[in-house]
Amino acid sequence: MAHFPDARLLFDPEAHAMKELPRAFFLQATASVARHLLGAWLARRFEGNWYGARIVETEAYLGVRDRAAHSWNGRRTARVEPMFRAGGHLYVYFVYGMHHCANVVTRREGCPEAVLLRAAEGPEGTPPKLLSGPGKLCAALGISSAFSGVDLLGKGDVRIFSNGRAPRHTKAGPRIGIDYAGEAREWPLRFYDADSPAVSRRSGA
DNA sequence: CACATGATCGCCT
DNA sequence: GGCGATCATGTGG
Repeated sequence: MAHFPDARLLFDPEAHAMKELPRAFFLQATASVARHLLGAWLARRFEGNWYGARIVETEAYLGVRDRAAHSWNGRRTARVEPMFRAGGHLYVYFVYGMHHCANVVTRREGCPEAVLLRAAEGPEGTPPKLLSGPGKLCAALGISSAFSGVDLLGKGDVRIFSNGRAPRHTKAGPRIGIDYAGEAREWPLRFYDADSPAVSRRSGA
């Protein structure tokens, strides 16, 4: 249960001329945020150093009207509470008794939508599949439920940076692992960088 | 390549 | 009490 980041993900946001994505970005429509998070860097500060990875796969979860979302039908429990906060907060949950999944909350306060971060690429030279899946992504960056609810903006230890570069080829398709969600299971709310080797379940391209 | 399974436990009914 | 926004490993073709 490492709660610390993989040393191979060490990087320097300033050296790469990165800027934090502003609050306004996260207040936009959730599917748009999911699409445009591709290419941004999820970063974690640990003992004074930054560790990060480039986001290459995301999924949008559309709140009360989306059967696949934890906040479906207005469900509001302690676990899901972070989803009701303003865009730019983090929502982390624990599944299958062993994995954590990280989400970026979107839209205004009281509108419980979010973007699941499914896969990322570490800095040059890191193993291609180190963060190829939501559970692996959290494990590699040391993100656990202890971070659920924190603000990504401001002075926290988890932030999202961007150098303004988007993937050459962004593709969309149905979300993974939500066969129980009725017609929502077909909604094309999964976005990924078609050129990335880190994308999970590559077959469906 | 396509399933199938086990691990393991918080969450919600 | 049942199941999940997963993953690694194993089997068979």
